[in-house]
Amino acid sequence: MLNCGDSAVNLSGAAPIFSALGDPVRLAIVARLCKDGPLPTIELKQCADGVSRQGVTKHLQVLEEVGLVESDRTGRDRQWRLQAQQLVAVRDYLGWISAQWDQRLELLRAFVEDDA
Amino acid sequence: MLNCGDSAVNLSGAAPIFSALGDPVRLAIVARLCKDGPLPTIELKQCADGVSRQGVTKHLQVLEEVGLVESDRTGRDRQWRLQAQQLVAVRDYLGWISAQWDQRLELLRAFVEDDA
DNA sequence: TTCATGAGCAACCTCCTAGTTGCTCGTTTT
DNA sequence: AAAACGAGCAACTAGGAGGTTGCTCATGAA
Repeated sequence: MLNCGDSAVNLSGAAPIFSALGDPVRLAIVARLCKDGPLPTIELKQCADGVSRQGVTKHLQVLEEVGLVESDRTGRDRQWRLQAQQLVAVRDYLGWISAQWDQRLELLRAFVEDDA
Repeated sequence: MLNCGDSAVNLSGAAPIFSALGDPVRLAIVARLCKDGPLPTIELKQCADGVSRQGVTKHLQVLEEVGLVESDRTGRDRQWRLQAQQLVAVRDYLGWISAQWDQRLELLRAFVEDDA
C-alpha cells in the first residue's frame, strides 16, 4: 500500500480505474459529468458518437463498477453523478508517482554537480 | 483541445495513455521506472508476476507506443527509461478535469448559501 | 387512455488483447 | 571455442471488451 497524504492508493487499486478511463467514450462521459454535473443517460449518450443507448449503458456500468460514478433512478430516467473521490485518488496517485520521478532527477542532478 | 497551462492535453490523446496505464503489469513497470530509473527488460520482468519475457516485452511496446517509455539497446540487453512528459501531461489532465468538478461544487455551495 | 420515451435484460458477434511456445540471432562469459 | 544469456520475430490461442439487435417494462405526456 502506497500511502500518499490522506488518500491511500495502492497500485492494484489504481489500474482498474485507469483502465476505465482508458476508453475515449468513458473519458468523455467523465469529463462531461465534471463539467455539467449529474445528467441522465440519454444526455450522456451525446458523448458517444454513434454508439447505441445500450452501448452507453455498458460504459456507464464499467465506470460504476470502479466507483467513478454512481446513479439512481428518478422516475423514468436514471441520473448519473460523478464520485470525485476516485478521481482525486487516481490523480494523487499519478502525482505521487511523478514526484518520485522528480526526486530521482534531483538526486541525479546533485550527483552530477558533486562529481563536476 | 483542452488547454490547461503549459501542457495542452486533448481528450482523445489522453485516453490511450490511460488505457496503457490500465494494466496492472504496465502500471507496475511505470511505477518501478519512476522509482529506480532506467532498467533492462529482464529487471522489469520482476514487475510482472509469472509472465514470460515476451509477455513483458509486449507490455513495454504498448508503453512505448503511447510515449510513456523509450528504450535503446546497449550491447546484449535493452534499457528502458521513463518519458516523464506524458506522465505529467496526463496527471495535469486529471488535475484540470477535477478542478472543473471543484468549481462546480463551489458554484453549487454559493448558490445554496445565497438561497438560504 | 393511449402512445412515446427511457431504461433493463439477454443473446449474440467481432475484434483486440494478454498470454503463450518455438525458433533464431547476437553478445557476453567462461 | 563453447556455453549461456538477453532479445527479436512469428504463429497461435483463449478470453474479454465493445458493440449490436430484439424484446419487455414502467413512467410521463397527449
